[in-house]
Amino acid sequence: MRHFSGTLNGLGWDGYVVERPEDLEPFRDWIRRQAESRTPVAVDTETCGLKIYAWGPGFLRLAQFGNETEAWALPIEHGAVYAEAAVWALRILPDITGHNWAGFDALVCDEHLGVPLEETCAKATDTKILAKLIDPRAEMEGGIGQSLKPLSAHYIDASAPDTQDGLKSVFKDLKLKIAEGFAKIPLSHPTYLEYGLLDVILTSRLRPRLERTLAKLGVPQRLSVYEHRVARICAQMVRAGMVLDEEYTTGLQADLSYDADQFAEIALRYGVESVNSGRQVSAALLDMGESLTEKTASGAWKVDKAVLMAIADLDRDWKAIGSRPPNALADAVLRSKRAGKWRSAYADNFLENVDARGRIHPNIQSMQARTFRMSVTQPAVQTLPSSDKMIRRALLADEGHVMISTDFQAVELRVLAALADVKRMKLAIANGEDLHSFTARLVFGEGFTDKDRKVSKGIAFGKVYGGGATTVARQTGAPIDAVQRAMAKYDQVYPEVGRAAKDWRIEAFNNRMVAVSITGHRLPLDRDRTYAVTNYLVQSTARDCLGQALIHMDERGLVPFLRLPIHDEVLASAPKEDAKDIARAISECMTFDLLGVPIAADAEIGKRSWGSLYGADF
DNA sequence: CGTCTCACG
DNA sequence: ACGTACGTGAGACGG
Repeated sequence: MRHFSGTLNGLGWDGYVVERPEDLEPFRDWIRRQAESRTPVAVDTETCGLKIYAWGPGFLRLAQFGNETEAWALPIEHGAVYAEAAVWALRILPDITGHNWAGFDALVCDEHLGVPLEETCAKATDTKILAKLIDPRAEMEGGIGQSLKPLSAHYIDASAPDTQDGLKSVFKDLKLKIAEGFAKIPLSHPTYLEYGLLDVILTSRLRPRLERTLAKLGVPQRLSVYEHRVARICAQMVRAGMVLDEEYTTGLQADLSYDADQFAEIALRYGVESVNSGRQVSAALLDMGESLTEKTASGAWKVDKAVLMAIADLDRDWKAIGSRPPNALADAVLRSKRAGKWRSAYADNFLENVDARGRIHPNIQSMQARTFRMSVTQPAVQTLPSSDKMIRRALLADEGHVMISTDFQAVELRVLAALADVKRMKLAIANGEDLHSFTARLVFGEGFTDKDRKVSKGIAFGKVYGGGATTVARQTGAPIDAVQRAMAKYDQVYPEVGRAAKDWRIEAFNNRMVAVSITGHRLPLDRDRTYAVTNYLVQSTARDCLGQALIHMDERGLVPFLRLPIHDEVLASAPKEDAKDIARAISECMTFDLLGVPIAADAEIGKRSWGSLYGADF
């Protein structure tokens, strides 16, 4: 047995590292005492990296357990006897604490120790969730973030060591890259062990402090319960993952590489060696006699997709417009960049993350954004191209299943109508009208055109985002004066929107620049962008509609069918013969009342691939 | 490592 | 005083 000790904020701590099977006896005694006194015990795992499913056996290296003053580490890597002890401890402890528990460690223990995440999540308190509820901002955004280090420094001891950074410098000394370090550092390394022990001590001490802060701020306990439940449902979706059509993806990878190379070769004829270099592309275009007009923030010529599409005489569907002779370089750059990006960001990423059973497990962060919207990484399947079915075609429902996609109907607008109590909008929703056509009729009159509807839609989003006429005009392509007139009319027609925005800014100002949503989420505003309050409240409440719907689905036993949350949409995989019933049940779970406004959803049943919902045959 | 670009809602 | 488009993840370039 190895012993470590130290002092934090004047309070000492002791850490013990189990080295031999006989060391497990005092470990078990300690766990038993914690269980009997119902003391919360923090649990943490050290692993070979972040790929819980794609790594394979041997991923879990160390498991740590600790209260505020004493910690224990088990060398899982050194034999089944240690893994068995960890499993026993996870099962017997009545109250555990984890930092990002549902987001990581619960999945690790589920996959690599065989302890179901449902079992541990039911008794876990997640300090990352608590911290997020206090202040959702990242460090970059002026908050303290939700990493253990800054939270420890703020709530426990300003001199608490940065265990993550400390480890990284150890990796550097051992001449290991960061990605390799976690897998290759010897389990006996003193810094590795000390920081592993310290993490559970810090997490243990953090929990009561965060809980006290939440109580002081008046954050409702039910909000924390709700977020822990949403996080667990998301973890279940991560564990399920999705089937990857590996054969198709390998072919796709080759096709996209070929396309990227072919078009890069054309670009090279014009002197562009790297199609991703804006500098080279703009220089070559100017050389050809093209005139560029837009500059980037740093003063370089802007050569983004919109600029190049115009020069290449292409419309949104990549079809020739016929308004000018197409520039062959712009065309080649666009096509090479697109193929290259789709290959690396999507096809490569799919294949890098596939597990032994042919599934990918996109990681869902259930409260990532400062508005608590969810995000998905590895791979970022929330952002797959929707204009072309080829990428989504690679992801499949389970064997014998079909894909079901269920979308909320215009959820952000309905949330705005509900939160701001917009009378005419609420009436239109109740009457089942198309909201953008309804607005177009009010703003432009009975004979409104498709173009008018588009402007109305642009204004609707512009209002929610806090945009002005200039931006709406740019986005919709409508003339600025028409947009200005339409926006003025919009304010007359829906006076409650502007009034609510003003009230919300005042409320936030009186609450130390924090807006509070109806569910109790705290939404800090940036001092120079307080207009964003409308967007924050609407986006956050729409996100809570998704969270509420997921809880309804949990109550009805539908979670095993769920695959992904996509902001206003839920993707599911269901047996072909049950698809209709499950699709109906999911829609019902996404149908409820929000402050007198109906929230509703439409389900679409596809074939086996996700791409089938975008026109693919399979 | 900051900036730019591009994919999504 | 006035007006401000919101939120993400990922890859490439270039200093």
